[in-house]
Amino acid sequence: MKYWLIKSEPETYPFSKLKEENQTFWDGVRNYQARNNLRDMTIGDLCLFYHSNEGKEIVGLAKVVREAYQDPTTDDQAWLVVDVAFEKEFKNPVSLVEIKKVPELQNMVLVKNSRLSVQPVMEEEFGSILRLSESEK
DNA sequence: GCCAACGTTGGC
DNA sequence: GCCAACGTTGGC
Repeated sequence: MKYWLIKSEPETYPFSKLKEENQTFWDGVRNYQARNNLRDMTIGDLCLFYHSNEGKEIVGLAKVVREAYQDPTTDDQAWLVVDVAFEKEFKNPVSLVEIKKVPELQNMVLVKNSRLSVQPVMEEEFGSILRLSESEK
């Protein structure tokens, strides 16, 4: 089982919409590094759902339910999507500001390369984020 | 709204 | 194949 972080601007596709629809295909990735990460996802992998620009916080979890296939929104063979399903909404969203205060999370791709829209997450990092999401502020 | 960081494009 | 110029993303 692998862990990931996927980013979306709330204006484009907020987590609340995933909750409402229960499942969606993750389209719009137009970056090779991000594409490669999509390709490496397997069914059952968990993704931290991050709101960029507005919010700047991890708001919940999504689960990979279909592995990479041709992006239906383009004919360009280069691009892929995966299907993800709503998994869990965090009781307490974990903000970027909080993450930056945690020493063991300084190596997260989110901190190091904030522009990458689909990124791998270490198991320990994933665990730390979950713990933060459960602790009261 | 600004700008740093990163990725892509295209001239040479 | 190098690198300058440009475009985009996203934190601040």
